[in-house]
Amino acid sequence: MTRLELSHSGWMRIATWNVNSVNARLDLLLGWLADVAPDVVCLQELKCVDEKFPREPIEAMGYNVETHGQKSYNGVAILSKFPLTEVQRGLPGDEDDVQARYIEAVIEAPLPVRVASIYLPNGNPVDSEKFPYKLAWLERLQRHAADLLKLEERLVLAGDYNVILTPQDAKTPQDWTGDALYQPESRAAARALRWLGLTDAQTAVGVDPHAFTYWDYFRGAFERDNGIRIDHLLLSPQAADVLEACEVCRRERGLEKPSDHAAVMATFKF
DNA sequence: ATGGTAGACCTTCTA
Repeated sequence: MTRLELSHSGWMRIATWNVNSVNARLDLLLGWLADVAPDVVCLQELKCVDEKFPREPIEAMGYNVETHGQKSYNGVAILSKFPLTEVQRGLPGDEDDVQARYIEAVIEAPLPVRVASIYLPNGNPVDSEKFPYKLAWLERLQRHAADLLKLEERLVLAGDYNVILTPQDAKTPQDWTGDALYQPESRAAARALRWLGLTDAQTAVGVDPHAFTYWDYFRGAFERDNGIRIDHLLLSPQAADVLEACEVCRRERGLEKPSDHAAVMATFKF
């Protein structure tokens, strides 16, 4: 049986969440997992090495866990109620890249799907070496995405893309002039990735296609909804075919000790 | 127009 054939009918939910330190966010994360119970969760900005990832309490909630951690910065993981196979750590294309920003696995579920958890480089300040690193990383991601699309599987590339694609994806786009997230080069590279044939789940079926996913910690940004939309689930045609819904989990952003990002969750029906 | 907050961690970097 190939990955496209289905032996059951039902639904599956896949979420992405930049938690800004998984240990600082553990109580919030566990509460959200208990309330929402997504089948698959892509986490970004773990800010810890694999040995310090809070594996036990998450496994106790019925999740399989695969991590790609790093001391202090970055770090990504995939949690899944179903077995994970073909785990790949690191984005192909640069042997010298030591930053932990990419992990990929196949979810062996009734609706099989290949999932990647992505933490794209921020790239600020623009006049530093961080900006060309961001652009090179986007190019590498595009090359790898092109390879994955050739498999013609259900594919979900989920994560913090750190790019404000259009003016509608920011409350005050003028404030982002000169920022790496809104540079023409960043936006062009992010568009090129999508032109491969990837569908943004939120834009496709979201209740609000431009609902924000990130708000600054300061100046009461969340209370004024002064946010940006930078967290996405990008779908192959085979995954878009079964997409049913997509929502932003805003509630946790308003609780005690929140991440600066909200989770985004897509529902697939089959 | 600048500085505001948060997290990891060794005093400053990253976001």
